Formats: sequence, structure tokens, C-alpha cells
Amino acid sequence: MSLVRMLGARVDAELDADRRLFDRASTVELLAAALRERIIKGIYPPGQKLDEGGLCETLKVSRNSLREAFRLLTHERLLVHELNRGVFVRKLTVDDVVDVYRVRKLVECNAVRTLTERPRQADDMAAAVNAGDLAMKDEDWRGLGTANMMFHQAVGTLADSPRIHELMRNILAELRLVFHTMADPRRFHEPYLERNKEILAAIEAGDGPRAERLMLKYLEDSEQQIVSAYRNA
Amino acid sequence: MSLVRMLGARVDAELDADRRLFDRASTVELLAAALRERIIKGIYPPGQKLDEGGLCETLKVSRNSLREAFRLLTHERLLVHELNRGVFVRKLTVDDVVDVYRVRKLVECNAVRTLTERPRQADDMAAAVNAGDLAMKDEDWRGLGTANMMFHQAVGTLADSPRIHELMRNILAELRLVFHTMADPRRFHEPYLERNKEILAAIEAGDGPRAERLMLKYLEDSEQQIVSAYRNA
DNA sequence: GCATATTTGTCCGTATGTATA
DNA sequence: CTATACATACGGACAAATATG
Repeated sequence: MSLVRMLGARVDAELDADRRLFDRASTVELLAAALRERIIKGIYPPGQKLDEGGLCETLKVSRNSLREAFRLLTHERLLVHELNRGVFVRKLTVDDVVDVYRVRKLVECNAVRTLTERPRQADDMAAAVNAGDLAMKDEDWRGLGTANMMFHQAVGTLADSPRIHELMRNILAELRLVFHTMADPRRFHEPYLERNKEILAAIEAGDGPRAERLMLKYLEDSEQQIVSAYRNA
Repeated sequence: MSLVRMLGARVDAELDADRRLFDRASTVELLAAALRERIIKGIYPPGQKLDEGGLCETLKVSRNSLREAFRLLTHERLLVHELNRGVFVRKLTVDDVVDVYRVRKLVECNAVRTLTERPRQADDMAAAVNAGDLAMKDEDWRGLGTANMMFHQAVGTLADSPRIHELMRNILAELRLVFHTMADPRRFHEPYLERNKEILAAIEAGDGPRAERLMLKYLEDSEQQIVSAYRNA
């Protein structure tokens, strides 16, 4: 499948989703997956216009397919569609950031609140923490950000609900847009690795209430940091 | 715009959305809104295939536009897309119902939990309850179902979050698909009007914890009723 | 199992409308 | 205000997959 090769190999944490795509997937879904990756990685930065004509040529697909892929990503809030003007990579406002964190507090705090014993998903969280340690050692700050996302994605799976899982996926993808708009990724990821470890410890100990307190503080601090960075920019 | 006229006038509770549509909307969005309405009202029942060729002719739109509208509704989980086979109105499984209620419990219980005084959204809830009373008097069971949805949609707005608001919209639209698959709509809506009143009373009194208890019980009972109806069908 | 008809997936050319220099 | 560029919408075409007899 030449389209996939053109767009480069996947290295992210959506392998499961891609696995499905390789078996049976329409051009549109492949396209959407490829574009999603580029947006999330920051290759297409927030605010950038995605030109229909240009992308059709470089990706060797028709306008129709491309437009359908645009629709999908617009619905995921990664793109915005301005009528008769085209599509652009989403730029999050401060209000968006606040709202994203509202959802995160709702989902993530609830996910851990009622824990009384170590859940099986703790394995995934531990793996994410390890990935974070490795990225930190390599000073790979984007990798650290990815590991951080993986950790909280795993927290989302505690709810054991496909719909909440998808909600978290979308919310965290949106949040990536924020990080691309800001310089110094280290500052925005490094402090939280240690705090993830604390949260994980509480979860492994089956101490839901403690995990919730730590999580809430984590989210409030993280939100605050981003919001104040926005105000200064 | 002939398309809109063909599909009949809107009478539902999405007038605000439509208001925007009349000013500036693409054919695709109009199409999607029209199809969405038909699905939600049960004119296209769950499991029904939506034929591309046929709909193109009756709605006087091109296949491309129709397919884009399909894409939107698929993403809202109202349609399912089977590769090379077409699109069908979604049929919810028992697992889907359980998951929908998991999300409802998360969102709705959290929305009321921390209340300490009467919120302004209580006006909308009271309006929904009144609409329910009227529908009941007219023995308009579908109208009663709509009023019920409006009530819980208003509960969703307590979170004061656009994303959670949209989540609730989608979740409740999905739930409508369930009702269409089952006979005797009266049984599934009538008992809950009284309980909405109780919940509203607790909310108006600013008694969050009590509202949460009532809400949780409401949702558990409602879920149970639907699940057992599924088992017998 | 095979051949046929139908439907979907994809792409193209073009006409119209809209935004912006 | 005009001109240019671009997005929107349409209809037609053909290959590929599926359903039907």
C-alpha cells in the first residue's frame, strides 16, 4: 500500500488501531490515520492550513477521499473547517484548555476514586512510566510527552468503557496540539513523570482516595502551568 | 432551499442548531441534520440500510455529498459503515446499552454531586418536566421520551463544559435508537417523569448528595429495564 | 461453484459560489 | 470594484466488491 509508505512508518501508541486498518480499511481511513499522526507529531503545526489541491497531489488521492478524511479529523477536533475557506489545524484557546482539563478531572479522578485493589491496567501504567524513564534518560522530550499521554490513557481504561476510552483518546490528542504551540517541551513534561510514579504507587496499593487526591492536584497544576503560559504568549 | 422542505419541518429540540444552519451551512451539514432527525425519530429504524443510489435521487443531492453526511453520522454512532456493503442505522447491543449508562452515571451523577445551591440550569430542567407533563396528558409517549431527554440534557449542562455537553447529546441520541427497537414506549418513559421531578426538587433545594443518590438509582433502574427487555427479545 | 446484476469505492472534470488581494 | 484563487457541489466514469440467481 503505497500511501502508507509515503507517509512513513507508525511509531506511536496507536498500533492496535492501525492493525485493524491494515486488514480492511478504506483509503479514507488510512488517510485520516496518516494525517492524524502528522498533526499529533506537530509536522502540521496548529493554525496551518491544509491545502486540498496540494495534498491531493503529494498523497496521490482524490479530493473526495481527502475531504472525507478532513471531516473525520474535524469531528475529532484536530481540524477546524471554515466554510468556503478550507481546513486548518486546530488552535486551542485558553477556554479549550480549561475545558479539556475539566473533562480530564471528571474522567481520571473518577477512574481511580473507587479503587480498592491493584487493577490489571496498572501494568500498562507501569510500562508508560518506564517508557518515560527511558525517554528522560535520552533527553527525548517529545517521547516523554508521549509516555505521559500513555500513562493517562491507561488511567482512562480503568473506567472499562469503550466510549470513555475514546473520549480520553480524543481529549489527549487535542492536548498535544497545545504542546506544539509552546516552546520548551521539557518544562511541560519533566515534572510530571515523578508525579505519575506517585499516582501509580497509590493505584498499585489500591488506595483510590489517595490516588484521586494526587490526580486532582496533578491536573490542576498542569492546567495552571499551561494557562499561564498562554497568558504570556 | 428545497432539500429542507422535502425532508419536512423541524419540530424537535434542536432549533438552535438549525437556526445556524439556515444562515450558513453546507449541503452536507443540512443533509446530515435531516438524516439525523429521521433516524432519531425512528423513520429509519435500527438495522435499516440507507441506500446511496436511492437517497441520492429522493434527496436530489450528489453521491459525494451524501457520503460525506454518512461519514458524519457514522462518527456520531448513529450509522455503521460496513466496507463495500453500505451504511446501516445502528443497532445497539446490550453491551452498548450498558456502556451508554456507564457514561451517563459518570456525567450525570458528577454534575449534581457537588451542588450546594439552585443552579440557573434548573430553569431548563423545570421546562423539560413541564413539557413531560403536557405530553403525558396528551398520551404522546414519544413526546414524553423527548422531554425526558431534554431533562437529562439539561443536567449535562451543569458541568458547564462544551465537550461534556456534546458527549451527552451524542449519548442520548444513541439511546433513542434503543427505544425505537422496543415496543411499548409508554412503559419506558412514563415511570421516569415522576422521578425527574424528585431529582429536580433536590437540585432546586441545592441538595447535591441527595440528587446524586436519586440520579444513580434512576439510571440503574432505567438501565435494568432496558437490559431485561433486550434479554427477552 | 459460477455467472450476472447491483452497489460501493475511488477519481475526474466542471460549473457555481465565496473570500480575499 | 474587479480579478484571482479556492472551496463547494454536481454528475459521470470505471474498477472492485458484493449480492443474487
